[in-house]
Amino acid sequence: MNYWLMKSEPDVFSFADLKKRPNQTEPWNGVRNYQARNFMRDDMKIGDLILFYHSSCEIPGVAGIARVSSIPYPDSTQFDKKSEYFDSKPSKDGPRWILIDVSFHEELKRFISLEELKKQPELAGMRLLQRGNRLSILPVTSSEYNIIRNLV
DNA sequence: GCCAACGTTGGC
DNA sequence: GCCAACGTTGGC
Repeated sequence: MNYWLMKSEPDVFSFADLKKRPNQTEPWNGVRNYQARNFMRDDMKIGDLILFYHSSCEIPGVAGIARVSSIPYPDSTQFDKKSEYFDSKPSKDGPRWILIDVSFHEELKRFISLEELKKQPELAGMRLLQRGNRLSILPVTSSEYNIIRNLV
C-alpha cells in the first residue's frame, strides 16, 4: 500500500465536505497538472491512504485521513463547457485528464498544522516541506505517514 | 497583498 | 528546442 497527501482549499472543498458527500466519496476532479495526473493514473491504488491537507487558508495542515476508492477514469469536467475545468484542447489519444475517487476514511482527533509538521525533525525530508513545492498530490513514505499519524 | 517557485505557452 | 513572458500556487 502507498500513502499520499492531497491538497484542497477548505473554502472550496474541505475534509468535512468529503464526510458529508453521498457515500462519503468525491471524484477528485479539476487537477490540471500532469505530474499530479500521472500519480492518479499510474500509481494510486484502491485502499491507498491519503493525508487530506487544507491549503491556502488561515491554518494550513492535515485535516483527516481519506483513501483511494476507485480505479482511474476520465475527469468528466474536461468535457463540460460550463465547467471552469473545461479543456478544449483536442486529444486524439483519448481523454487528457484522469482522476480517482477519494473517500472519507478516518477522523483525526485533532487538526495537525503545517507549523507542527515543520517542527518534527524526522519529517524534514518530506516533499510537502520542501521549498517551492506546488504539486497538489504528493507521495508520502510509510514512515512519514506513521510519524504524522502518531502525532495525535 | 506580496513574492518565490515553478509549470505552461508560444515566438523564433 | 530554447527561453522569455506569463499564470498559478500557496505560505506568510
